[in-house]
Formats: sequence, C-alpha cells, structure tokens
Amino acid sequence: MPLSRSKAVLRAQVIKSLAHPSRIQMVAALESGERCVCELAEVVGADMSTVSKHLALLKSAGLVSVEKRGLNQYYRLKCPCLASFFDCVDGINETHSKSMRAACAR
Amino acid sequence: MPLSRSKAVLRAQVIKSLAHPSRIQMVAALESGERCVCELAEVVGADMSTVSKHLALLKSAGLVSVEKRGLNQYYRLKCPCLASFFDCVDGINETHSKSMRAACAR
DNA sequence: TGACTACTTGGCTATTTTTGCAAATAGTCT
DNA sequence: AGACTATTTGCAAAAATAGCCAAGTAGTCA
Repeated sequence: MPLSRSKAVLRAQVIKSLAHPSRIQMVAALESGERCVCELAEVVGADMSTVSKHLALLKSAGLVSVEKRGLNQYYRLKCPCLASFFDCVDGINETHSKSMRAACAR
Repeated sequence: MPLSRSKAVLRAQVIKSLAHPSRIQMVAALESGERCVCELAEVVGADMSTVSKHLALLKSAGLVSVEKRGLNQYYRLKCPCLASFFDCVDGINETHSKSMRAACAR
C-alpha cells in the first residue's frame, strides 16, 4: 500500500523546514545547546529578521522550541534524532560524490 | 566550530530533493522495490513528464539510480538509511501534533 | 518616562520551484 | 520502414521561497 498523500505532506513539512543551508547551519549550531537569535544571525551571516523567519519555520515544523529570558529568545532543538538524520544525508553525499568521480574518470 | 556553509549547502541539496510530497511518495513506493516511471506517475497522480523531472532531481541528489530495460526506465533507491530518516521525521510530527493538541486544550 | 536592545512582522522584489502541454528521443514489434 | 509505447526535454505560466528594509512590540535600565 502506498504512502498516503496526507502523510507525505506531513513529512514534507518537516523536511522542507530543513531544506535550506542557513537553517541547516542553525540546527547544527543548536546541537551544542540553545542560542539566541542574534547569535544565530552571526553564525549564518544574514539579517536578523531573515533568521527570525527561518526560526519561525523551524518552530512551526516542530523542530525547535523557544524560551524568552530577559531580552533574548533562546531557541533549542526539540528532537534528538537529527544527528542520525544528518548522518544519513552525509552518507548519501559521500556515496554520490564517489560515484560522480568514478563516472568522470571513465 | 560551526558547520561550514559549503557542507550545509551539500546537505541542503539532498534534503531539498526530498522536500516535496510527490517525491516522498515516490521514495516510499521505491522502498518495496524498483518501479518504472509510469508506475510512479500512477502512485502520485501526476503527469509522467512531471514525475520524470522529480526523478531526475532525486537522481542528481544521489538518492536513486536507473536502469533501462526495454522501453522502461527502472528506478531504485540507492540508500538503505532512508527508512530511519523518515522514522525521525514521523517522530517529529507525532511529538509536534501532541504538543499542538495540548496547546489548544489549554 | 525615555533611551536602548532583542526580536518579530509587514511589505516588496527577486529568485527558485513546480507543473502540464507539446515536441523530441529511444526502444519494440510487425 | 512505420506504428506504437515509455520516457525525457523545452517552454511558459503559476506558486512558493528568500531576502532586506522599515516599522512595530516587548523587556531592561537609568
């Protein structure tokens, strides 16, 4: 039985939220602990308003949570499985770049 | 040390290739074995040309490989880790929908 | 209260992605 | 060769994303 469209849409919402280099860098930064928006803006080198929108996306996908302390909003990862998720992605890239090199050498 | 931009871009290429409901349905269908383009078009309910383009994307990201036999192009998954990848995604969705319900009940 | 800092939101433009139709390509079969 | 099937490619329109600036909100601190 094929995966239903609605389940595919739910998966896509989460995956889309990770489908941007800046958001991937932000998540990677959050793997070592919570960060406020301006720290993440520093990490990715973008306008704070842009970073804030990226974070809103990650939040609505359920990947991060926020806590306000003083003037700052501290974002943190909600889900411990992302490390293995990225391992899988990196593995695909390694395999793929190898097969690309082999194809070019041919 | 933060994740470099170039590594984040590489990860994003793979993740983007999965960031669409139709492509997710296609990958799910391929989990039970190879499929030709017209079978996958049936699964997602889209024009075959559209499906062909989705598949080209998955291929260039290194997720699938193709083999031509007769008139058909048979696509298959290149990477066994996708199941756990989607488990992680589904887990995020479950956690998130629970917290959404809790927020609404409040 | 007023100045200041951290952040979010609105608005706008630019870019990227998605889609189907039509045309081109490639293999099969008589 | 000619008809037929499966797939890919070119094109153009529509939709979704990303980015920045400016303006608004909220907490802090003198």
